[in-house]
Formats: sequence, C-alpha cells, structure tokens
Amino acid sequence: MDASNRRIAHLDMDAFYASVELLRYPELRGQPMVVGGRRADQPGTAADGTRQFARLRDYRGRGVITTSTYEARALGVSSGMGLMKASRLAPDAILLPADFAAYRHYSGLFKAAVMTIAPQIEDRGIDEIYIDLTESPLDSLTLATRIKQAVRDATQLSCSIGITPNKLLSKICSDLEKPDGITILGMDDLPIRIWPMPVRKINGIGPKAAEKLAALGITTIGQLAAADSVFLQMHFGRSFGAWLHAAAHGIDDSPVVTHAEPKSISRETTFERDLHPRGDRLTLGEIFSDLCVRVAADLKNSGYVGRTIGIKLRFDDFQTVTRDVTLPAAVSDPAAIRRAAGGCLKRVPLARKLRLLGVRVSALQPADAWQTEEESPQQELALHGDDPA
DNA sequence: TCTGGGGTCCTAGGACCC
DNA sequence: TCTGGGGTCCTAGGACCC
Repeated sequence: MDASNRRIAHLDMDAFYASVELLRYPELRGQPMVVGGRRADQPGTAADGTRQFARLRDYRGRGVITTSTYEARALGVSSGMGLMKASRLAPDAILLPADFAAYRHYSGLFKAAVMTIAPQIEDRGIDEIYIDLTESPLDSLTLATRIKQAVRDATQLSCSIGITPNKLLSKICSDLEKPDGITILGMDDLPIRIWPMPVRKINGIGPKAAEKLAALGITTIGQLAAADSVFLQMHFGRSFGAWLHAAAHGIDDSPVVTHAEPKSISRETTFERDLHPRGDRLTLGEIFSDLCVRVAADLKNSGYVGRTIGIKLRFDDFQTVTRDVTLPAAVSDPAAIRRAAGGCLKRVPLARKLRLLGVRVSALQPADAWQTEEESPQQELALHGDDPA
C-alpha cells in the first residue's frame, strides 16, 4: 500500500457524554455541567415540578470527571480530574451521573450514520472513529461536510473531523477546530500547523514521555522532529525512539482496522472507603464474587471464553499489583473464574488496606458452536461418566 | 482534595524446547 | 559438560488511550 496516497479521517464527537445529557435535559444548555461520579446524584423533582440537579459543591467521595461541557471547561475542569478538586474550581456546576447505556445507544447511531457514507471504519471507543476515505471519489471537504450532517441528522449531535494522509495526523487535526470543526491538512502543512504544538498532542506520548522529553529540552513537535533519531533511540529505546522521530515528521503507516477481536474482558471497582484485608474480609469476598459474576456475564453476552484469569489490586497508597493464571482450557462460568481468581489472590501479600479490586479474563477465544470441553456443563458431566441423562 | 473503569500494547525475565 | 541462539509461552508491571 502506498501510504502517501491515503486519505484518513478522524472523527471525534464533541463533549460526547455531556452532549447526550443535554439532549435529555435541554434546560442545562449553556451551563457548566460535568458527567461523572457514582450512581447517586440522579436529578430529583421539586414540589413545583422543576427538576433539581446536584451541584458539584455537594459532591463527597471518590470519582473523576468523565466529560464536561465547554462552559465547565472554561472554568478549568477537565476530564480525569477528581470531582473534589473540580468542585473547588466550579462549585456551581451541575453534576450528572454517567449513563453508559444511553451513550452506547448514541454511539451506535452516529457510527451507523457515518457507515452510510464511508464504510471503512475503525472503532476507537465510544465517541471516536477513524475512517478510510482513500477510495471515495469525493473531495475531502465534501466528505467531511456530508459525514457531519449525517451524524447530526441521526443524533442531533455535533462532531469534529480531521482529514490527512494518516491516522496520527488526523487525530491531531480533529482537535484543532473543536467543536463542530473540519480540518484538512497535507504533509506540506506540517511545519506551520503541527510543529509548533506541544509533543503531548501526539497520540502515544503521555505524561511520562512528555516529562522525559522536556528534561531533554524537547517540548514542541518541531523540536522532536529536529532531534536526532539515534539520540532519541538512546534515551527511549530502539522501537519507541524511532517511532517518536517518525511521528514528529508526520509519518504513520498504520492501517485503518475495520475489525478486531477483543483481547480481554474485565471488571473492577474502587471502594467508597479503603477496605481492610482481614477486618473487611466478608465485604471483600462479596465484592470479589460479584466481579466474577459480572465478568462471566460479559463473556457470555459477547460470546467468548478465556483461558487466562487475572486479578488486580490497588492498595491505599495507590500501588497496583496484578496476578494471573493460565488454565489448561478456556472457561466462562462464574464458579471457574472465581476459583482461579481466588488462587491468584492467595499469591498477593496483603499488608495494606485496599482501594480497588478487579477481575480480568484474557486469552479469549470465541465460544463457538464447537465448544471446548470445559465450556458446557453437560459435556463436562458426560466426560466424567456421571451424566444422569 | 488525591487519582474511575474499560481497554491495548510493550518490555523483560524465566521456563522450556529445538 | 558447556555454550549459545532462536522461538514460544507465561507472568508482572507500566505507559497510554477513551
């Protein structure tokens, strides 16, 4: 494939969760509002029939912001920020709990709408996609305009689109004119439009890499592009160093992947308060079993079984440990998962209080018509020769 | 005032096999 | 008996993304 001739779009829904909530509560339009926190904070109804919304200032406990309206962002809150911190910045902002079922519904609607115009779509989570437009006869601006209109018709929601020769640049570009924007760039635009930006804008450079680059005097993508590839490989390893250099030069041959099998399915929960391994043993046991039941249900619903069972623990000092075990055959029932996960748990020294517990199943395979031996209880009984049927 | 929940990918060491 | 290279699987941790 000649990568230089591709046309790739990145489409990002604008403040997606918050925008979906505004469809439901239009009276909140124009106000600072954040989505996040726990199950509570559902809007109530006052005696006069007006809806009562929780305010950020009333929030107590753990939790982070998942999305916020642009009005809230103007006050300095951002996604990932702890709600307690956000409540000091924007105490009067409305707080709504996340409703993932609703977001998944609108996610399906906007993806189906895009599909009618450009079918080569790579899923990147609930609110963004890449689209391969290379084969379309239409020009990029026409395509972007039509896709945005289709999304709006299907959802009443706006999105932002970047179109460039690859995913890396398109991802950067979709952010440039947000919200409701279209940005179309070629490789010639790199020095003017991309190089002045901070390295952090590159998808794949996170807080750690950015900090390390800053210590080397590199803060902009242009400075990264000017850095010697061998120098970068010395500091960041062969693979990541070479990638950093290529990325800064806008080079990315990664394809738009239209179908991918899941690699793992997991459930985890952060407790309202830290739990003591012994003092809260019963509570922990219930939570642990419940996680196994939920993972098992997720496996069944998605039609997979898994051979590797793992657990995740986070202590009160935020130190995180994982343990996993690979079984001789894939399983999906809660009892088998609980058994394996319980074995993993025994391998962790429990000296501190816990704040999080998680259960994960990986090494997935489809739970086909051709079931594995252990998958079907009936078959398992038959194998042991004591099937009453 | 600490930091959610669901994922993917990468690295690195050890076991084990050829 | 030692050396060693390559490949795969398993496990643990960490960076990163939405």
